Amino acid sequence: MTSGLILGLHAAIVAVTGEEPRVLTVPGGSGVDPGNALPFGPLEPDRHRTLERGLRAWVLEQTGMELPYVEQLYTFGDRNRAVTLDGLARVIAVAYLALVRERRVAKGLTAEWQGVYSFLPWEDHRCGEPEILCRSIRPALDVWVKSPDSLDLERQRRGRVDITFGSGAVAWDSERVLDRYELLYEAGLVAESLRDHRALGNDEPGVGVRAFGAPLAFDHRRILATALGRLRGKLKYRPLVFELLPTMFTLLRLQRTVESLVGARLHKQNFRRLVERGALVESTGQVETDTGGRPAALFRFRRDVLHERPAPGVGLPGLPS
Amino acid sequence: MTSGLILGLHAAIVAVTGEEPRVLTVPGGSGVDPGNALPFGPLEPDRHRTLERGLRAWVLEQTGMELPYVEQLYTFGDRNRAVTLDGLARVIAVAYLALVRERRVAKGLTAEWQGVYSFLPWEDHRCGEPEILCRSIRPALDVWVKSPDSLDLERQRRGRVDITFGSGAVAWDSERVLDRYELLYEAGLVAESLRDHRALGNDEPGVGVRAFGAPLAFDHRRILATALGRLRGKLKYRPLVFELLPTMFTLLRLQRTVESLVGARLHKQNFRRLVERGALVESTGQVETDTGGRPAALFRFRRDVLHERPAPGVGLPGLPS
DNA sequence: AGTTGTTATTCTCATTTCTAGCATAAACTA
DNA sequence: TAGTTTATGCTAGAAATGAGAATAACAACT
Repeated sequence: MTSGLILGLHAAIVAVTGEEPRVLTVPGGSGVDPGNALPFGPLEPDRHRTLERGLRAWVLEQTGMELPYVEQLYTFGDRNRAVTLDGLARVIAVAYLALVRERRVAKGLTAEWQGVYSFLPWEDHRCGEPEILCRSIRPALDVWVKSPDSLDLERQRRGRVDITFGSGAVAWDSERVLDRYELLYEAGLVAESLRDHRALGNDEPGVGVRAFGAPLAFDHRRILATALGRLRGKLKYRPLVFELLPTMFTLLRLQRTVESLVGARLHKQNFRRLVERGALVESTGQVETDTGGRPAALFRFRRDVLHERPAPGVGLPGLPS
Repeated sequence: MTSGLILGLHAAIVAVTGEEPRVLTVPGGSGVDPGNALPFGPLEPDRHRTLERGLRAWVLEQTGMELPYVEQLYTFGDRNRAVTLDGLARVIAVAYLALVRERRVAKGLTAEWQGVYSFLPWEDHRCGEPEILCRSIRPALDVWVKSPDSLDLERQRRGRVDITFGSGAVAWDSERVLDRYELLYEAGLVAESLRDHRALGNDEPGVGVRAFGAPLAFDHRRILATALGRLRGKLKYRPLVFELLPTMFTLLRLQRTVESLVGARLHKQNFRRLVERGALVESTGQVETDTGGRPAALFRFRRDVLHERPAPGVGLPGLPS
């Protein structure tokens, strides 16, 4: 029989409040890894009938949160990534994405909501390209590209940077969240890569190396990046946003929620047309009065669409850069 | 420490020959489960640095096949699905999709190429809705829908059948391969559900129950369904087909290959326009002469596109039903 | 009451991209 | 020359996209 094998269940639980996507974190990984972590726990074969049930059980225990929408993301199993809990056993991580409406965390529990973009600050392009990207990250990547003596490797790296982060010729692709994080990891520009580097007994990296964004324990930031990328992609062809909104909402709020996740502004009129054409929502007679101007009509999600068309979604009209 | 946990690595290796998608199978699962299985083997933590390497190692050993393109599909972990190799340990399955150009299997190895649609015969709609679907499966599903006394449950089942298999109102969605298999499993219309039913010590199901499509060991047919669904979806926005074609091919062959996977016919002129507009291929000066008519021009995949645009793909113009 | 500012909602218009079919030319075989 | 198959052209209509202008409903202030 193969020796120790632990299967960890990890959850990126996402909500949107105040036009800002948030993720639920718990205090660091049992002393080994300080800072924040995503809620997680090992699969207990006797207790958990399915992986998803195991995940729900851990999340409920750690955060008091029930998860209405859960989706499996990816299974990570590299040996050298992620500090193991236990020196001997091999740790496999099954990552999940969960969507909830933000609620206050129950008393006595230490879970906390934090902004997704504090961990991935280069991903928010709602007000144009963020400062940190053009001022710090791009220059740092340029250094990384040029560092080796092999001209071939340099060209290869240049190409990778261009497709993941965009360039004059290539557009920024909002879905490549994981590619970007992996590239930064490889380039030694996130705290986790330094941590893992050290854990493997390698020498210290050169001085002046910068680490962007707040770190997370284990490879939880990789999981968060996977989650955001998947969410951005799926938003376009599945009505997922409504898991994040209250039962009644204005169209502007719907749009702002999508925008916050996609990390880009959208064209208002065209966005509305898409929503209406897809018949995704229906008007409740009510209005929201505290808008400061004309009251906004309140809508609700038409749950029937799930049974009508095969793959309805929101669709993204985009906006000129 | 949690007791026995085994992580199985399973591969759905797909190729297309003669306008027919095929999958590589090996003889049944070590006596427990007769018939065919997908290549698989347990992760050996000491030997395999990553999950994907473990998979490649097992596939190479069992089929002599190197895998140029591999993609993780899903991790299955239900307790009651899939006969365990070992009565005690909990078995988790990580499933992969691999794409190759079909090659003869090396001497001395027992692997074999089999038609994908022999396992999922209801998925091939290239010549209209297949006989087995309208003659046998739909009627059997209608029986399943009506069986219980609860009117509410009946309506619910009707709805599920309609969205997964299509109906007068709802179109057939080629990507819902897994949904369809799962529904058939639940309705007791595939051999595997009877097998698992018995394994759990339940009584025999009623007579006259039919099992559609050839079965596979464990839950390998579920994995195959996941693979086909993912492949059909991804084909539309990523240039995956070229992994299945020789370096030079005619446009018609490209189209036929896509059609065989999607399980539907496509509009020729529009398909070509999409390929050209996407600049996915470039002409080699050469032609294929043995067509029986006018020689067909040979093209090759422009590998540059992977570096140019973020998400190029083939796109499916569709055809009226 | 009238004006100003803010936000919501509806209309309009040109442009581009799909659809789905018809027709025709080109290159070869028998 | 007839038959087969590839390859190209064309087009009318439908649908989707992108961007702008006009209008409606309120709050607050003069």
